[in-house]
Amino acid sequence: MKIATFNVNSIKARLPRVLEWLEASKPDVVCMQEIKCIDEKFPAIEFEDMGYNVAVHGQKTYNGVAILSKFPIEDVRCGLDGEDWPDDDEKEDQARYIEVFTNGVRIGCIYLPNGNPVLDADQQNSEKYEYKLRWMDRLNDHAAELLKFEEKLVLAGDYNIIPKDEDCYDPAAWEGDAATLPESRKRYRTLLNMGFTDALRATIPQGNNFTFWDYQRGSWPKDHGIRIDHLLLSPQAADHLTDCQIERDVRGKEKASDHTPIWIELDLD
DNA sequence: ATGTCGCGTGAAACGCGA
Repeated sequence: MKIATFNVNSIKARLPRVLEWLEASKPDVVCMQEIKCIDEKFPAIEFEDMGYNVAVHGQKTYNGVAILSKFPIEDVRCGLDGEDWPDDDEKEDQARYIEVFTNGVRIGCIYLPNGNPVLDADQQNSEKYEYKLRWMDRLNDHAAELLKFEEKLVLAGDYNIIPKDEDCYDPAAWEGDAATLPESRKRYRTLLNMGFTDALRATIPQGNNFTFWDYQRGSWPKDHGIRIDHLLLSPQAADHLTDCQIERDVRGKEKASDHTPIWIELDLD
């Protein structure tokens, strides 16, 4: 069972690239982030024509997540417990989490808040950074609850976390970024400490294995990338892990997303 | 280089988010 995650940076702008990638890579399940459209505008028919079932948690302009699966989809869940904006009920909740059960595997699709800029004008932690930390606490609470089921569980997506310095081309360039600060890295490590396996590091223990290259500053031709897209596996899922690959070539296409897909293979036979 | 994308607004160029 091949499970991929891909931050597409607008499914409307990316549809031809995504369809050709699906034809070539043939994942059984896809976790998609930053679809940037409401449910009604998601091109479900194009994916259904390729044999996928579709679950969408969309939002206009920003965010939005979806899961495609060649297998029947059950138990769709949208959003995490807890409030996005505990002090302000005027603000709209952000569509950053969708979860399904498919082919015996529970799969959560994550678009974790970016959190930059970290500081506001008064040099205090910004609302965006505080939101990121709060969202990670809510994710960790949910992950802990899911682990109790002792199922095959995969939490895949754009975590906006660079786990270690070796996961970026130049640690100095990312110092002070919300993806590397101790408070956010600590919350990511909490997931590992509760028993999740980082699939990439389980198969390729060290080295530069980037999944994102900024559109700016010629980051792609210079290979100035970072590793922020992760697949985390429960012990029951990790027992079946046979491979994990980053599809670098997708980033080099015309009209590419700034992220590239990463996938795992689970041997369930 | 504040360097590039994509979105929505509103009908072009700008502000926002990443």
